[in-house]
Amino acid sequence: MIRILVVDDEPYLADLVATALRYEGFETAIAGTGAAAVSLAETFGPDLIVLDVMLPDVLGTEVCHRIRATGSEVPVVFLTALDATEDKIGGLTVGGDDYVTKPFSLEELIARIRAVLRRTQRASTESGRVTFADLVIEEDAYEVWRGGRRVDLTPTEFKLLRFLAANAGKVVSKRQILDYVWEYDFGGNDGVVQTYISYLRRKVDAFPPPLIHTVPRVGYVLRLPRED
Amino acid sequence: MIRILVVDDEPYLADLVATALRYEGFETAIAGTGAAAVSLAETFGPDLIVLDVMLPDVLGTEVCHRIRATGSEVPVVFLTALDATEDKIGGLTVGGDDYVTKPFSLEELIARIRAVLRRTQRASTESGRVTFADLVIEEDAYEVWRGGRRVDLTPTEFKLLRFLAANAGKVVSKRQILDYVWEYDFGGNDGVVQTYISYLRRKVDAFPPPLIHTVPRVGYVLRLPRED
DNA sequence: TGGTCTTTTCAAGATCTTCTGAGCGAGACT
DNA sequence: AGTCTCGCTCAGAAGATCTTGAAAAGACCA
Repeated sequence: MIRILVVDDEPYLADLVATALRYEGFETAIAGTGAAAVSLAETFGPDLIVLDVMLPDVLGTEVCHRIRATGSEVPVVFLTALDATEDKIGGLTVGGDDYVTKPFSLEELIARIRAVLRRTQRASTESGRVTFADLVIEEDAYEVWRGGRRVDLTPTEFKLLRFLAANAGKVVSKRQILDYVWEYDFGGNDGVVQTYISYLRRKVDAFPPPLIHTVPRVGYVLRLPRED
Repeated sequence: MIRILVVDDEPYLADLVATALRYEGFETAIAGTGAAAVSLAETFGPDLIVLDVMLPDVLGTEVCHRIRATGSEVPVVFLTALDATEDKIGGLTVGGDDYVTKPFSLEELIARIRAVLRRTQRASTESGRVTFADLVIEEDAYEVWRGGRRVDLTPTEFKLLRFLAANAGKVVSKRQILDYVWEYDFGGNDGVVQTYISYLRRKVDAFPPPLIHTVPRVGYVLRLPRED
C-alpha cells in the first residue's frame, strides 16, 4: 500500500488531508513540526510527502532538504500560501515535485499527488487518462473528449467532472462535491454545485446517452443510463 | 540508465539540479567537495559530471584533472560564475566538455547536458532536433523553422519554445515555465511569461494554424488546434 | 562611449470564469 | 386545485486573468 506523510502544523487541516487520503486507499502518517517530519520520513518510509512550507520550527524547503540529505528521493507536494509563490518557493515545481496553493480543494490535491506518483513510480500502470464509456479525461492535457468530440471545460468544470469520473457508479452528495471540488474554506452554499452540474450536462451530455444522473435527495452519479 | 554526478558545495543548488535530472530520467549522485567528487567519480561511475568550478577545497579544474588522471574520459559540464573570464574557462571545454554560467536556467543546463551526451555517446539515437507539426527546433544551431520558413528568436524566446515543445500536448503552468526557463534565482513575477508568450505567438504563430494555446487559469500548451 | 538588441515592468482593455439569485417546472402532500 | 419543496436553467455582476503596446532598464558589441 502506498504511504503518504502529511506535514502541517494546523491539526484540522492535516487531519482533513490525511482522512481524505486514507479514503483514497493510501496509508497515512501526520507530522506537526519539521523535526517530526524528518524523523517520520525515516521511520515511516513514505512514498510521498505532503509538506506545508510554513512550519513552526523549520521552513518546509529546509525539511525537504534534510530529508533528501539522508539519501531519500521521496517526492514532495508542497502546500504554500498564495502570496508565498512570489519569492519563497522558487524551483519547487522542479523534478518530480509539485506544489498546491492554500486554500486548495482536496480533489485538486489528490489529483496532483496521483500525477506525481505516476511520474515517479514508473512501474505504475496508471496513465494520466481516465475513461468512462465514451468519455475520456486527459489529465495532463486538461482535455476532455466525448465520443471522439472535444469538450471545452473551465477549470472548475474539469475538476467536477474528474471527481464524478473518479467515483463513477457511486452517488456523491452535493455536500461531498462541495467538500472535495471546492476549496476547503469555501463559504458559499451548494447552489453552485447545481449550476456547475448544469454546465457540465450542457457540454458533456450534449449528445446521448446522458452520463450525469441526478439521484433525488441524495446527489449525482456518473453512469450509463439503465434500461428500464 | 545514464548516471550523472552533480558537484556543488551549495546544497540547495546541488539538490535542485539533481532533482531536475532525476525527473529527466537520469540517475544522480551528489558531492559537496572536490575530494568527494574524485571519490564518487570512481565508485559511482558517472556518464557525465556537472562540476562547479568554485569548490571549498579544490578548484573544479583540478578536480577534473585528477579524475582524468585516473584514465577516465567522462565528459564534464562546468558551472562557473558569470565574471569568470574566458581565459579561466577557455581551456575547460576541450573535447566533449561544455560550461554553463551561474545563474543558469534548468532548461538550459539540461539542454547542454543532452548536447554533450549526444556528442560523446555516439550510440545515442537522439538527435538535436525537436519537431512538432510543421515546427522544427534545431537545438545545436539555435534555429527554429515554421513551415519551412526560418523564425528568428531571442535566447529567452528560444528556451521558452523549446520547453513548450518538450512538453507538447501537456499543459504547463506559468510557474513551471518560470522554474525551468528562467534562471533559478529569478525573483520577478510571472507577468514576463505572458509577455514572452505574446512574443512567441507573433513570431511562431504568424501563420496558421496556431500552435501555442492558452488554457485560462491553468497555463499554456503547444498543440494543434482542436477540430470542432 | 554610444547604439542596438534584449529583457522586464506596467497598465488599459478585452476576455473568461465564478458565483448568486430569481424564475420555472415537476412531483408530493393537503 | 392550491401549496410546498426540490432541482434545473439562465442572466448578469463581480472578479480574476490574459493580451498587447509602450517604455524603462539592462546587456552586449563595436
